[in-house]
Amino acid sequence: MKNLLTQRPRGTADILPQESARWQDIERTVRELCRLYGYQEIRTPIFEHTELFARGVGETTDIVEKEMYTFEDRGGRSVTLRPEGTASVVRAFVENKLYGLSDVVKLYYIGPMFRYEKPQKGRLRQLHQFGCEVFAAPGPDVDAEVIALNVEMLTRAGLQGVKVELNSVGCSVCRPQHRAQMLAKLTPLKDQLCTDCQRRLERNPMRIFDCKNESCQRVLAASEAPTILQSLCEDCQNHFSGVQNLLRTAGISFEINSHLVRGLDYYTRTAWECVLPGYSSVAGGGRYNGLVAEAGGPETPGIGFAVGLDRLLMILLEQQRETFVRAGLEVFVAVADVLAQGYSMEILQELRAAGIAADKDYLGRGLKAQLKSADRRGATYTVIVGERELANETVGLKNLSTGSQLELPRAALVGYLQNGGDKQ
RNA sequence: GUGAGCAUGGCGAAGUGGUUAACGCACCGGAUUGUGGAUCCGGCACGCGUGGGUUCGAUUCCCACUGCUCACCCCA
Repeated sequence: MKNLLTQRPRGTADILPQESARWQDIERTVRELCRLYGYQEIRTPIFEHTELFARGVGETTDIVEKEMYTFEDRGGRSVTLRPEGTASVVRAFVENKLYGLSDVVKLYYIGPMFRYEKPQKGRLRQLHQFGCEVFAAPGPDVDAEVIALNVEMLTRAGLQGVKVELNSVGCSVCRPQHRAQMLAKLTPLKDQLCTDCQRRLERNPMRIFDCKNESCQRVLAASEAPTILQSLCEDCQNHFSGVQNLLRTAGISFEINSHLVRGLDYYTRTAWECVLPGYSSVAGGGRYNGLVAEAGGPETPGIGFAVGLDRLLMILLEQQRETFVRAGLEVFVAVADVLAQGYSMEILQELRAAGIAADKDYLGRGLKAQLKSADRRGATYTVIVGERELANETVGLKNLSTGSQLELPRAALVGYLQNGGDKQ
């Protein structure tokens, strides 16, 4: 039945007219919010050199190990469809030397990302994210503001019941120490861990905290390996408590989750996720103080987050919290007689020129069918023109909700509608 | 990558080893010639994902393939 011509690629979605209105609505909301918070949009390419993601996101992450859409272009270069936004923004920040423009740079982006995964509910191969990045601001005040923006964005979109989970994953000073402690405690128990965690132990032991496997968590508890929170250096501790205090001041509620480890390697210090009971996370972010330098720029702190828009829209739909009402057609012009065909065209153009959304029937159907169509389109009024109206230079104007109809001079139509129609 | 479930008209959905594959929604047309939303009447799958097999006969049984969905992993 379905062949390659009539079947979209796996894990992609068509956003049909009814849906696209919801997308536009949410995009409008986030753009306005970013304006209020002083962020400006950046648009980066949808694909980059593979090396950027491999190094930026982290060689040991799931994204890089098995989820990238990588291919060779005709010039033999390896390129990859971006799996997330931060690496590209950092690259653009460095390449365009935005660090020279001002002390702090606040950017946002909206667009598609690609991950080669097995699709399921709320998970696509082409997903859409909205994200923010702030460069060159090291203090906890920025962390708190960015988290506040993250929450505010979800709230404004209409989401209810959002919870913030917060953690600190340390820095280049305390993380190596923590890693060493974990290795010391867990290596003797290695064979009791699941195969995934055995690998994690070698490559990124901290992520064992993230394992959902109960037996691994038992082994972890028995090993008395410290959480990263327990191993933070003094600077990281101060930063973390600063973030918490400012969040409290801002009235943002959160929960400390010492097992929260984000799946991307570049995070330092603050890490958080926005979750809803019953769903996987809708947004997540963190600080990345080493990434800009890693990408070849000057030592510059950074912090950012991303929101999964597909998930957000999906949850909104399930929560039925949307108040968005689509603006429909205002006037449908019905032709009662073929002689009035040209006359109707003139009227249609007049209406549109006056900023009134107007449409007509294109199938040469009877008046009855045209009225039916006007009704289905949700038109407020139907303008009816036929032989009579043509001869008298008038139009019939029918209000579709009240059913009342009157005859107007054609020259009076636009003014009448602009003045509120029969509601005036 | 692992596991499970499902595949019937535009959508939802019944169904049986054998005459014309229910029903609902949507859509189209009609109920006196220029009037919608209600009602009534009529129309709308030569076909039941694809390819094989079993059988006198398969949409219904078996196999393979493909696709979709859900879960795990991980994440947005």
